[in-house]
Amino acid sequence: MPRTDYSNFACSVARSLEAMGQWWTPLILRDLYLGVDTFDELVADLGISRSLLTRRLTGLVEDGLIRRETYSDRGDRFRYRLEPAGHDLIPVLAALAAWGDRWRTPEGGPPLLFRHDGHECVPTVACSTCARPVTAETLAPVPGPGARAVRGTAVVASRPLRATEAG
Amino acid sequence: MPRTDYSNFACSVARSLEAMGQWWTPLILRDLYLGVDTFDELVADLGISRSLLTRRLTGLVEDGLIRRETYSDRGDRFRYRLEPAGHDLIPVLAALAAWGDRWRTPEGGPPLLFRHDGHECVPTVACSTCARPVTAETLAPVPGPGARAVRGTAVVASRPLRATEAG
DNA sequence: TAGCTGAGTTCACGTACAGAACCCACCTGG
DNA sequence: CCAGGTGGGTTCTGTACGTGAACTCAGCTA
Repeated sequence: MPRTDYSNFACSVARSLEAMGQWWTPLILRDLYLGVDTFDELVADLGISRSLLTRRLTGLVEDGLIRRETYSDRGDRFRYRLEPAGHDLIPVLAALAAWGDRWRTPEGGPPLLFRHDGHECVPTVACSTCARPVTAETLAPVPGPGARAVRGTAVVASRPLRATEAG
Repeated sequence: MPRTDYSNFACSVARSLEAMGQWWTPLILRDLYLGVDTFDELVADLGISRSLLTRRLTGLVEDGLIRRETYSDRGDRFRYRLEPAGHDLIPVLAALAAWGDRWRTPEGGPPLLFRHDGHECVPTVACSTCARPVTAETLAPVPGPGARAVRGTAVVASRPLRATEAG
């Protein structure tokens, strides 16, 4: 019995996790973003086992998050680069890192900081319309057009959501 | 050889994943946020095995992301509620869901939408200083005070980051 | 020609996950 | 008072997944 496949869940969190929710995958994407992009560099930086790294990289390529690129005309040397879908995941990982900095603060402070257009930047989740930060309290989930009574949104489709109350 | 423990990585993504990166955990937090908060409701909505749900819930309680609360004065009936750290993770999961809506659009459209202060809202990662959305290109990673030459930031501590270049 | 580097593959071992069955306390109906 | 239902688990049994070490192989390099 393999790990439950999320791809038929009517839940966009689940569908995202199907692409990047396995152990190591977010760290691999982070490293590619930072420029650690060859096989042996990834093994050295992460300490991931070589066999598992192979599986993760081929999976990410199949899923369209990254591509494998040949460098060094005269040999079979490869580097892995982010495709647009993988690129678009980086801000989410940055927001996740910010959560880690707040709630799991490492000794000595954050290992990595961000700048944006010349100023300091804490990646924060905000509203696309009014640009103000959103929190669990100010966000109100409502059923969307794809809500169905299957795993993942059974409850969304069938009963009033509780999250709009106090919390 | 258990799954590699991320908690000593000098990487805030890794430290976050140590708390919520296991299979099912983000979906459990999502469901608690939506009000699916008792053991049997979680089993019914997610289709997770009961034994694994037990482990996940006790792990989340130990990690301080949720708490177990008794309801119904006259019996051992429990519901699980988000603690502040878990609460603070919801916007990140919402941003992840928005990624899924963009790149893994389910049939029929998004199963869940968000409203914020009366208007439609796509949870977007933005800069805490200037409030503009950030992308992988506009975000520049720089070593922070906690950067060390261990798993996770070896490269950050020891060589120039590539991500500030073209991308 | 021996060694190094990059990029994997193979293998043995142990853990984690899935699914089903089982357990137990409390309540409810007859 | 006993059967059945509900909530909240635990136990059990396979299988898949992750780890780490050893091995392969091609193309340099000294």
